Amino acid sequence: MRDMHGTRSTTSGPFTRKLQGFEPLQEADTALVTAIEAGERHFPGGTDLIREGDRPDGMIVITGGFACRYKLRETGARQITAYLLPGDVCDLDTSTLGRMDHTIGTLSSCRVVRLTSEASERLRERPDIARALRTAALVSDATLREWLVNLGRRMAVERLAHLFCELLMRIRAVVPTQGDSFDLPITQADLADTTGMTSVHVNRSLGELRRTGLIELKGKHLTIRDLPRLIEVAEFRPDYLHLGAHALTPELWSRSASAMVSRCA
Amino acid sequence: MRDMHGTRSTTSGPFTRKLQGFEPLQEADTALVTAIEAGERHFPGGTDLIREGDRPDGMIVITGGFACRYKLRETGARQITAYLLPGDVCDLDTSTLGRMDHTIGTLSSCRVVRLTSEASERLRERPDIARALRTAALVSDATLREWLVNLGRRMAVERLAHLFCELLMRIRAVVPTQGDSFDLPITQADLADTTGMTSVHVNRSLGELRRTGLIELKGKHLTIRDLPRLIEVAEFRPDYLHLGAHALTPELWSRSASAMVSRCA
DNA sequence: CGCTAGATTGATAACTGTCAAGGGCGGTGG
DNA sequence: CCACCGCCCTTGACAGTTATCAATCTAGCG
Repeated sequence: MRDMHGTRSTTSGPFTRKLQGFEPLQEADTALVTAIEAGERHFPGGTDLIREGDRPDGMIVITGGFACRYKLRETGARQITAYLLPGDVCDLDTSTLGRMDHTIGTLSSCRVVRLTSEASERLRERPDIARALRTAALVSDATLREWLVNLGRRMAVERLAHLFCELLMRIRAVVPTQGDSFDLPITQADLADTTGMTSVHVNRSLGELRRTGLIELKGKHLTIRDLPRLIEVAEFRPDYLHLGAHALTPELWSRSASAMVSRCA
Repeated sequence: MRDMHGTRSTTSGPFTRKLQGFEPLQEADTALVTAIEAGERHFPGGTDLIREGDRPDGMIVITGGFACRYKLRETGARQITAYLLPGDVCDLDTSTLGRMDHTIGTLSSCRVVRLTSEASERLRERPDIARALRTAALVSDATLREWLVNLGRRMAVERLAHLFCELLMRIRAVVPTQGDSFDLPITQADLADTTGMTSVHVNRSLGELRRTGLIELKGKHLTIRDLPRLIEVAEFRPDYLHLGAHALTPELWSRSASAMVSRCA
């Protein structure tokens, strides 16, 4: 799992990378987690993996694509309450809670690992992995609170700016990216259901972010043209994500990634 | 802790009651929890118990009054992300996370128990208590998601209606109340910071709820005049709170409470 | 090449915020 | 006991933000 220079190999999957970002893992643990990632299955976008009211158990790991948690109103209005990005894991704690209070579904086509409660139990027997999973859960709580601030106390443009900052940081932490850009395989309607607005208003707000030179978004790829200013607009403080230095300093990533590429070429 | 009729005694505190609502407790556990409640201290309203950036540990239990979690924007805008009502407990998980990402403060004057990490560790050694605490944590997660839906996908009046429904249910679960009413010792500005609106607009929306005969609110006491219709307006589904039958059927409460009173008189 | 989901735009209405002024009520000091 | 003060609630007029409705445009795809 480490190359001849002792650098962390970019061949490890997002789940491995995510956990390592929270807690250094032994070789054995890394092997176990990587083995788990191999069990991924594919689902098209718009698939519900688990529905509100279900009584599933174990856990779900996203290894590719964008998924989300969401709730529907009786009116049909949808509110997305969390993004599940590559490397993200979510417990299906229905052993204690009974039934799901929300649905988990894919936004884009996704690669997903489904673990039985036995398998997730086995994972948690490893102290370091268990600690990493606990941290992941606390971070997703903190993220939820941050989202509440986003919806309650920020304007449309600021909400999108904040979301984009968060996504950039989270994706950088698990996938090598080029500069301040990443694939955003979701629709404007999805963004609307995330930020509590209308797709029309999302469209106009995106237009404003474009016009002011903050972002560029086309063909499901988002490029942040002026990250410092976007962070300023969003009032973004990444602390709540508990990212390691590698995610916060993109240079490290890019450099090691390009080094990888040149080594492989 | 049980009277001669085998009914749960109303003399147990809110924390005891809260945990019992999630998990039946042995006498020994009940005694332990009740003993802990005795260690309460008083704080005036508007006191920050723990500030963003602090590195506290252990946990906090609210035994009286209204407290909350909140975050501030640099503009000074405040977003309340959770209410901490009597019986509510919150972990100060900074053992894993480092520092608080939000502040915990009182809204009204409060009675609070502060537990060291050792004390909370000792609590968690009791399997039933540990399970109850886990459930409580999951419920507060679910509540956070519900709040996100509230801010993202409901109109002002609906937001307040939903909040009032939730508060009624939660308070009923830990304190004997008379009919569909309870003390709401907070200001309209607090409601605004909860629901993502302005205090002015909260005021007008409350007016509408009053005019349509749904509620009555004066002198920090809220009376719900037409609960079925309020639930309808809010589209309130109490499932996420995981309340026992005693909370959902107020009759039980009132009857046992009045029985208590007459016995004591 | 036609189809369809998604993106874009305009006109208008609805909702919510902002600013400013008054009113009520409880607490405190004289 | 009363006057005064401060905090909160209430209200009005107006501005700003966001939703709604409807049409058009675009790009990916069979």
